Amino acid sequence: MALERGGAAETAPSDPTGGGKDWLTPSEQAVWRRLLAVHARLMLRLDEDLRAATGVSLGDYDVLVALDEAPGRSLRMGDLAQRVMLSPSGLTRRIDRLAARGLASRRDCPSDGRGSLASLTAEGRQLLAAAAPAHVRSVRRYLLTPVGPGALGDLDAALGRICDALDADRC
Amino acid sequence: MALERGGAAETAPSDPTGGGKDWLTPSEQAVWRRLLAVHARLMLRLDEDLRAATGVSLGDYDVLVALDEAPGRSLRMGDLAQRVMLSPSGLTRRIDRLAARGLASRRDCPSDGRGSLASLTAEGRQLLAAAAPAHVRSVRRYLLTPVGPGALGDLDAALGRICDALDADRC
DNA sequence: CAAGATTGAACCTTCAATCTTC
DNA sequence: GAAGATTGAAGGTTCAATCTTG
Repeated sequence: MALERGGAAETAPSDPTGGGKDWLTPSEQAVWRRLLAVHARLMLRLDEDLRAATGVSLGDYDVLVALDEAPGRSLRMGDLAQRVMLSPSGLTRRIDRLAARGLASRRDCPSDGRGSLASLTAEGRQLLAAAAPAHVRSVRRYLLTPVGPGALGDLDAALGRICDALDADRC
Repeated sequence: MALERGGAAETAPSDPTGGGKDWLTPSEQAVWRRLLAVHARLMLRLDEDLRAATGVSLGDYDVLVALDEAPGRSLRMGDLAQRVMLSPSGLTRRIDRLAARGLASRRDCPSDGRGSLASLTAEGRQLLAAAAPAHVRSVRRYLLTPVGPGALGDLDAALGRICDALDADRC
């Protein structure tokens, strides 16, 4: 059973529970599953390409980019954790690894003795400069170009509406 | 695309490497980042809802659904691993956990002595029946409805083109 | 010797507890 | 006492090695 009601029509059955329809039509189910599969494959490909070219993962790259864009190429641990969607402890350990490889470093926060600042090292900046062009080409080749210039705006709008739906139910 | 026409050129610089453009326009970058963030939030929400309602994760649920749809509610480990996008060892361990909870079980493959069959138990089927309606409603509420019925076809087509691009470069 | 599945080791992430500073 | 960050313990995933069967 699961996601779909057998062989049936493209119209979902009536709603017994009052909140919304209880089943996905075949085409809805197809899109949903395809979304999961394609997203996974896309991320895997970008990660593989990046690792092969630079030795850093997509997640590491995201951290380096965030630091590079920050004023002074430094960010508070908490802010950086949010930006890269990691837990505080998760970021602590990722910065540990990046620091061990010489790509990032730590400084004490001047304004708040409790805080730490993660910073991008010269070596990290160098890696970013070397890796960015190929990575950007990959994003374009596997996502932006296939979606098409005309549909990018539609995609952005849809993403915005999903965001709103998520926010609406947020307690 | 009506996304933006902002300060820096919306047209990417010329291409020094011959493969494609080297930089993302601001609007391209915005869509790309928003995609990452929205996908993460959507999966997190669906996972949280499912865990709260049933105690199983989205990944566990996916395994149970795959088994439920299979003939005899059973699948070879290798086939199931591919279906749910897990490594062979990853699936072995996930089935271990589901079996420990009584939601899945193992049988020897009748046709090939090397193989194992994972099966859905009656208890697993029961959990699925109880969990599916709410989960389906969540998928509809946070994804299908916000995207909109008219745009679903476009989304599916775009996903198909991304798939093709991924396949094209696959060696 | 190849294929299917499992096991051991390593890695990465999170939660809970802790330590320091405000 | 609360906030920011780190550390210990636990959970889950993958790679490499192993075991069994074709």
